[in-house]
Amino acid sequence: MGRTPCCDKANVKKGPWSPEEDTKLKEFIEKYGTGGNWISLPHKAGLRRCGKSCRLRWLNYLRPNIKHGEFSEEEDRVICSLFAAIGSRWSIMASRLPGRTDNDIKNYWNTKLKKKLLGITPFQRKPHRQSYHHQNQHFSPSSSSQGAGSESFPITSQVIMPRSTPVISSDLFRVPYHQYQMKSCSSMNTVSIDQSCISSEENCTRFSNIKYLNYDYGGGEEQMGIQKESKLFLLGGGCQVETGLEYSLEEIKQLLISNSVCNNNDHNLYLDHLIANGKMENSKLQHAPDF
DNA sequence: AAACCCAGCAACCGCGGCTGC
DNA sequence: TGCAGCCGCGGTTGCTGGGTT
Repeated sequence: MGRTPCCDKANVKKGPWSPEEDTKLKEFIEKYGTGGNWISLPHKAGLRRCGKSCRLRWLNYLRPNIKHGEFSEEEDRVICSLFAAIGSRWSIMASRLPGRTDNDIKNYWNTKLKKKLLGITPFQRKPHRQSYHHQNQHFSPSSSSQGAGSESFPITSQVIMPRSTPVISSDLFRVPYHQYQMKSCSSMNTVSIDQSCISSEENCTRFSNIKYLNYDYGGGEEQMGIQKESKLFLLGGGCQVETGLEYSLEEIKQLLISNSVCNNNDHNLYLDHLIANGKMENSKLQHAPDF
């Protein structure tokens, strides 16, 4: 038994897209839209491609206003902050970075940003490599332009849910660390926050309890950039939780390190570390009951 | 000049969730 | 209530090009 394939794999082309295919797909979508059905789209557009492949190509490359190229420092900050707050939720991050795709962010994180933060660099492995010099400028503690000690990333939530840990159960209820609760402003009922509750506003309709957890950048402002002054999380019911949290570069590093070298039991160590350092009030953070 | 190494990135794959029947 | 189809997400793979030996 298995899932039925989404397309006839024998008859679909795989691999890199040709300019002709790109043109066909782009013109078709611009003319007719996706019609809400990616599966039938390639056939209608005259493409021998899987619908998923078309969707990916459109979303990651052909769609208008896609931004390619270097990430700015501001974007770095946003990504780091969000990673510390919500883990590897690339699509949410993408919704916070106009013009960037989840794939882009994911690749950027995996190939560059993570290494910057951890200080794992080609330089260390291969001293002759010069390219590293470049990369290291942004985040190296020795970088004079950045004021290493004071470098910090604003984190906008007290809910910490690193999802991209090596040993992560998909069943949140079995992993105490992955679910914490926040006191609702309007009542004494606790509001469970699990991964399904965090979303961009675009996706908010998917959730029923807490519709969405949204960053507030302070009134209709450009999505880019998490403001240090405005560290709020909005709950769907209009509840605002002010966190006042700000994680240092070191703490984000710690998170990365603990994620990459420890098993999931150790995630609590990071949390404990934050609590111990007064970054997170214990009283505001309650473990969800184990199920 | 050739071989090798490695980083970057596009694309694929499988799974979970949602929706309609 | 169960099933099938589809969408979207995140992890992984594999190709490519640039740098190094």
